[in-house]
Amino acid sequence: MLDDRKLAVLRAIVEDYVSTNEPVGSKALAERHNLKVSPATVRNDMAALEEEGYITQPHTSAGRVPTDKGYRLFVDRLSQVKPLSAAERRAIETFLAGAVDLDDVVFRTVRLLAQLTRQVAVVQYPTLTRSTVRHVELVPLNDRRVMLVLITNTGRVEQRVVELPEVVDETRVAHLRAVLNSCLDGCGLSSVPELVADLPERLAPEDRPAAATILSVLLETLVERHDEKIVFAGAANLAGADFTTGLRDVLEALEEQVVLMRLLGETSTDTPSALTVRIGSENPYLRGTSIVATGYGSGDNQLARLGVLGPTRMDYPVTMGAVRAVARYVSQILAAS
Amino acid sequence: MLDDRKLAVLRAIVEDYVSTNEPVGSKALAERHNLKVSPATVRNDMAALEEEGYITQPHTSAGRVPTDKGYRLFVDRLSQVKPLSAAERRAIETFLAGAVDLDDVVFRTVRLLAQLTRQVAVVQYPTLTRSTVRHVELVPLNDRRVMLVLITNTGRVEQRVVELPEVVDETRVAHLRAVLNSCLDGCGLSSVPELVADLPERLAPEDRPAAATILSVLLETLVERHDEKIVFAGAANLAGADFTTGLRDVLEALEEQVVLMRLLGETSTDTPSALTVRIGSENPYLRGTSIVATGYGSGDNQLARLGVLGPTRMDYPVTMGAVRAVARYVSQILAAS
DNA sequence: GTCTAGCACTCTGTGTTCCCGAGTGCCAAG
DNA sequence: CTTGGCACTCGGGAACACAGAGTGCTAGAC
Repeated sequence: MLDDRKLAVLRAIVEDYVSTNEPVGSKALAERHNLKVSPATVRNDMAALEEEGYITQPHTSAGRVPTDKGYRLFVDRLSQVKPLSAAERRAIETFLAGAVDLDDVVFRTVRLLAQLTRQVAVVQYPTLTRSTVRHVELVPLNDRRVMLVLITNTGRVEQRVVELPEVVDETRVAHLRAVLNSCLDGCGLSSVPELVADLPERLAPEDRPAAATILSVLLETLVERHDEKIVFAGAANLAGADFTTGLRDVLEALEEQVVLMRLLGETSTDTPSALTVRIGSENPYLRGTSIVATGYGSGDNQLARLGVLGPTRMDYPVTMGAVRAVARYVSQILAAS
Repeated sequence: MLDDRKLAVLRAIVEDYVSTNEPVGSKALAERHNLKVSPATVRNDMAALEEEGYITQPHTSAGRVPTDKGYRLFVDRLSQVKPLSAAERRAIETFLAGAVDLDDVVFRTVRLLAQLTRQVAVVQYPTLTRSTVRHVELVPLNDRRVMLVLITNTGRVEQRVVELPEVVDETRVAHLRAVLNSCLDGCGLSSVPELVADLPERLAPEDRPAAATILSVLLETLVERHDEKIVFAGAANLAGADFTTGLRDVLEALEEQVVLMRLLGETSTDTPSALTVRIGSENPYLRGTSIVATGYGSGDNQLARLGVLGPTRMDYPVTMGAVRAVARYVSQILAAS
């Protein structure tokens, strides 16, 4: 049904429409891409493509525009990811290498991705549940309060103030710290709950009330942060683009952690390191937008996801190239630290 | 030159224009606000106000619109801050009280302020330089690396990985930690640099190389973070409003920490707890916007600033009320923790 | 059978004109 | 000083025409 020339026509339509933002007609197509056929032939092919639902015309006497289905075919079969230039790769490397801590890595990554793609970039913080405990620290604040600081192997730090049920002195705190660390050090965070359950038995009776309080806070921290933090950048890039769904909705979704989470999460597949693309209506929440995302993290240890969000009419090959490259570099940086 | 009635006319123009977003004419004015004079009289007053530069007309045959100077007079002399309703105050209180740590306080505050004012809210993180060291923690990562964690009395945590010039064992680290803490505990962060300068003398010679590295990182952390982090929320509220300067510029400024910093910082006066308002062109960076800001923090210990940014045409009394109230509550919360 | 050229048709977007109405400034009278 | 009256201005919307791009269809060429 769709011979090679028809596919070439579809590809040409997508490319032209992406670059000009105007419905593309048969004449311009036949000229600009050397298809070696006349506009009339192109028109016949276009009619066929429209019949199949790959393109559509906004008005009777206008050119054609790709549909979501058309973009899908383009992404799947007609395009290949465009690698970044050497200069761009070097810029990424040096920019990310300058990061001083995890927050900074995430911040730089999201800014970088936004600038590179000229879209809105979204980065999820590395998942706690897949990381392991590197250290638990208890800092006495006064005689009934300690600050609990949890440090993970990804360099992440979580902190909570814990109100103790009884007065504890410095030595008791030091003792608790030692016990906690010996039990938890190196554990995956997901296995902490079980450990916590039988931890009290190993403690001296007088330690138990304080320990129980601390452990419950620790658990709470883990559970609560399970739905991970997510950041975005590049909202200014939305200013030019026009969304069918309205700019306001997009901005609202960006600030709503939960929605953003879903948008990024839904793209997750069984091979998390693969690039996933959701186009327009394929997207459950924000219909008018497309999302290009991928997991990051070294090898089999996938930490979280990152990607960009933009109008359906975006340059997929370039965007995919940038997302993939940034994911690789940030994985590398995180593995090294 | 400006008698009471002219001021009343100006106030009426501002109020009407803010609520309708349309140039307001003499007839409508005379009717809606019971000025007890005829439209013709109002016209004379308007002519005088325009002569003085308080109002202007977009086109020859249109109504009047306040100028920046007009808004300024309105804010300074014609309006009074509108307090929040009891329900709103309760909502603020319960929402902020639920925060679990400093990040959460800031995050909730900025979201709250955005929702309350239907503008873009901006909150600066509490300033490090005004807080004091509560604890310095060194966590061994491997034999040449430690994580430096700095905890302040405001509950803020800063972290850095430090690469040491030599191999250090656990006991050495513990020793360094003890020394650092005894020196720095309770110090204002601004006085740290001097302390750091003569600290090496108090150390055993074998500690000096490692200590020097750690201290330099500590200093770096303080200096670098001196220009503070700043967050915003409510960008979706910009979608409706129209800015003379273009939506894109505003979004860009919001993501540019430095610019945002300046915008908020420039509003700072000798009495930081006072509400400051910068209207349109008074604002050095983003001309088309107004900023309502205030300091927060308990009493004389001002921690940082927060505020909202919106179109010049905003409801100043309501916005000012919201900013003031939120600043008070967040100060309260921070003082308690 | 597939491609091409020609032709009539259908739109949208743009430029023009026209007119209404809101709003103003000014003047003379109360 | 205030007010009613009046002529004037100008923006914005409606009606209209028109050019141009693009299409679908059909008949002929390879």
